[in-house]
Amino acid sequence: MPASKSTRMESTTNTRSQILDIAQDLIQRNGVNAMSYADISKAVGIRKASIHYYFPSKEDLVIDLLDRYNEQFYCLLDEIMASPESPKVKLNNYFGLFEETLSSGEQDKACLCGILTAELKTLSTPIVERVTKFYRHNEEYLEQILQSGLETGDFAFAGNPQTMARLIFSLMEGDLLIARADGGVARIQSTIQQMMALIKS
Amino acid sequence: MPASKSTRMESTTNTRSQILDIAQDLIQRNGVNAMSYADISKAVGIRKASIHYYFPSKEDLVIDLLDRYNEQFYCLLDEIMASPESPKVKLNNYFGLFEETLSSGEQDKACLCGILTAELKTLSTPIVERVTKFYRHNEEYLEQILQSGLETGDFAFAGNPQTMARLIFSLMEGDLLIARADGGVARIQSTIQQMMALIKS
DNA sequence: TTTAGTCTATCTACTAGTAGGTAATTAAGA
DNA sequence: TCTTAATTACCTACTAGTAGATAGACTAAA
Repeated sequence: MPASKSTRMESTTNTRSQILDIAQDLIQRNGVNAMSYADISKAVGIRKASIHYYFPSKEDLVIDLLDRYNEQFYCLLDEIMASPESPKVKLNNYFGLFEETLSSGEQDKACLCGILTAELKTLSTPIVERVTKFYRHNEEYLEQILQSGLETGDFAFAGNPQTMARLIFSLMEGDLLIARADGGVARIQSTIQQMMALIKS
Repeated sequence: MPASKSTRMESTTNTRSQILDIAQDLIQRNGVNAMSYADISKAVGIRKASIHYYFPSKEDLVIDLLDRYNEQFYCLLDEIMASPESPKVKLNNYFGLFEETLSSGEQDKACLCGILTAELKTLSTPIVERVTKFYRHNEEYLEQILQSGLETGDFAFAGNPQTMARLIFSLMEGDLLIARADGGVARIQSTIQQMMALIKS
């Protein structure tokens, strides 16, 4: 691999990430099984065979997409965790990630992993592993926020932070999916507010 | 429609409902877009073209399936509502419907409408209407249970019963989807328990 | 410095298989 | 004999994926 990138390499990177962008958009809207190379081809403006040049199989594409998506999401999570804000604000910022997903674009995008969850039984092991890793990561971070919130007195609730973290994650994934179909951004906002009210001390 | 059913009619009815059974099973496992007439054909043991005799198009099939599913679900909901039990027990029985879905069969089935929610942007208006009707119905019933629970003192929570009903419904749909992939029946059980703890007085 | 070879990114043209759907036909019961 | 329920045989459109060609940029040797 060369030390310095040529202009050629840059255009490659652009096409590659453009394909990933479009694929992610299509999956978040319609699901993996309703997304085809032909769709991507049309949207990117290259021929179908050229997509196979970058991603030999559809599975390769989805794996690379999930790796990119997870990395990006974990970065946002780390930013929230590293901030000097109170647990209450941190949790609100976490909720914001989900609200932003629905607010973006045509307001019809769900969480990438949320959509894949519904189609999980049609997906290969490497993909399933990455989706479940996403759950675990989210739930661990949430648990940390909840734990420190209990300590600072920001939060007060029955049960343990782990179970509560799982509940909150399930809630956000479910509400994002449903709000997209019925209620929109207003619904997810009021759900977030309600959830905060339930655990605030 | 004849008043008395012939043996032929019975076999018709059987095949028809068998097709619906298999289709429902396949959708709850894999989603609509991963379910084909060929799959149903194999499972039922009739030719692909014979399915078109009962359901001219795939859309017809899904519509009829949703009408049957919703009717059945609303019956179960009515049973719960009509029972002389306390609001707390009623809510627990409502939660039981979701737990049973995951517990049944190979423990890999999600809520039919939950799965369709993820694929909603690929579905026609008549189908979308039926799915959103399912949400509304559930949320209305939940709201009633919560309202009467507040009155009896079974429940105590901040916010209004409507927002709480939506939150609980989103939670159950989300948790059913995720538990199927990670945590199984144990996860949904602990989520239910935790939710009960959050609103119990 | 020219030239020959190599690499990248793309194309056209194709494959085998599957999708939903249709037309014509047949077996059997009322 | 009419109706019902099923069949066979087919169609068109689309699926993921492959083969081979090519234009242009890079590289190394004559």
